[in-house]
Amino acid sequence: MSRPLPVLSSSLSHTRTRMARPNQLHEKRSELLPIVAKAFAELGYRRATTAELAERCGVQQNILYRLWPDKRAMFIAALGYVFDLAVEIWSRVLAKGGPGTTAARLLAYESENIGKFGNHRIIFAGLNETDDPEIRAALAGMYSRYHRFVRDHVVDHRGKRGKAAAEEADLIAWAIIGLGTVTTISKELGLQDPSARRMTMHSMGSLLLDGSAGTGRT
Amino acid sequence: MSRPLPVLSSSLSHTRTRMARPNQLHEKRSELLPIVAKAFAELGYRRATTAELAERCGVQQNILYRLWPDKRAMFIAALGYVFDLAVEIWSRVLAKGGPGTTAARLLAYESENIGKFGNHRIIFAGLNETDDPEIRAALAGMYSRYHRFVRDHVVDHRGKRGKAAAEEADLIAWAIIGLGTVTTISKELGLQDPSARRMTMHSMGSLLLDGSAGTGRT
DNA sequence: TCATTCTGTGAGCAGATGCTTACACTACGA
DNA sequence: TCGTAGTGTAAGCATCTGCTCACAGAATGA
Repeated sequence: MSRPLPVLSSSLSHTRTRMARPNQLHEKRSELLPIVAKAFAELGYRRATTAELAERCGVQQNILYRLWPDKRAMFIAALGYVFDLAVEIWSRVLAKGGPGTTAARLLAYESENIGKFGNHRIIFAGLNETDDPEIRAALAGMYSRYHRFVRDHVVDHRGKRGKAAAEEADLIAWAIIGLGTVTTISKELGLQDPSARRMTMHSMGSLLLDGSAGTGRT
Repeated sequence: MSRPLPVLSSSLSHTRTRMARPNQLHEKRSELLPIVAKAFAELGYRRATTAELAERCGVQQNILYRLWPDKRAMFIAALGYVFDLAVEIWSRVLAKGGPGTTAARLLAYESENIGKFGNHRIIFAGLNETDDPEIRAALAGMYSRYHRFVRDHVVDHRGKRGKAAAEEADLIAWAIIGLGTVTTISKELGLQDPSARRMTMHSMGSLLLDGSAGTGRT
């Protein structure tokens, strides 16, 4: 808040009398962000020290502070990156096509691949920093978008219209997110063996999606 | 691991030649543990510094280190305390009796009171320290006990016997834990208004409990 | 009472942490 | 080629962090 984001100098520099070397801050940010995100995911917020982040990026801390005003901004950027990446992956999966609704296919994909990239850990890291209003807001925004994404596929899956159906899809989407969360925790802590985990995700996910009006498969 | 737990000196002291003042470490631990747990819950692992813990307890850091060998042990003790407390509260709720199965009543209670004591945050704190084997193990143990608790009530609720029913209850219990988790997060971040949150917990909880083999109510 | 153990106080220490400054170097537009 | 602005390196700083030490006083059994 105290200093302007470095990226602004890029546009401002066009108004200067004499310019040299158009800055590449944006490119550098894009280059380092995945590394930063991975570090936050692996270490959590506090243990991902600026020294550690810099070392992993192969730069001096200094440089990170030219790309982002402070550590918190690095974390928030990483949070957004992880979400965008997940959406991108899901989009690719859905683009490939296959049997069943998109919701069912996403569920099947997550049953196999949940926690694969380890990026979910950054969310747990965020949940530990909810006292910070900006991190809290970033997290809330991310969850809202995530929920909307899931809900839209639930609506499509169920094929019902109307306000009641929409509200129902809303609840189902939250429950599915919860299912994904607990499955992730289960994997993280080794609480279930992989097949049981897949079974939980698939079986309970199907139950939630198809509801009590479902076909009652075992 | 390097030093013996201070509590041992209590029993050892009986073998000494001359003794004075039987130690009250155990009592002190019991007295301070709730305060320590609250601090961890509010601040997370890293931000709950030993200085902060000591101040909240109204003692010097020194004293905490006589009660537990290190900060990690304080955290693990707090983790156990929070779980025991939750079980105690649930037991009281169930002891009061009421309509429906114990599972349904627990669900109804949690719909209203989830996250009430803020103690769940300590679990998120723990999930950020899963690199530490001891914390990881403590967390896994706690989740296992939690799951067993929920599962037993699910079994009772559904009233089915046999291996297949038991396995089904297993999955349902995990899904319900997930539902509780996401509801907690929702409250933490203000993602839903309270009535929507209650609705999610109750409606999706009922769906999971009664399952697709249920009576097919809407 | 006296010796011994427990309890509390306060200061301190080595290392870590977020962030900054100073400065040399490089690339680019004019 | 010259000057400006972007890029990289190295060191440093105030503060914090987990943990320990030395010591005075209190409580208790003998």
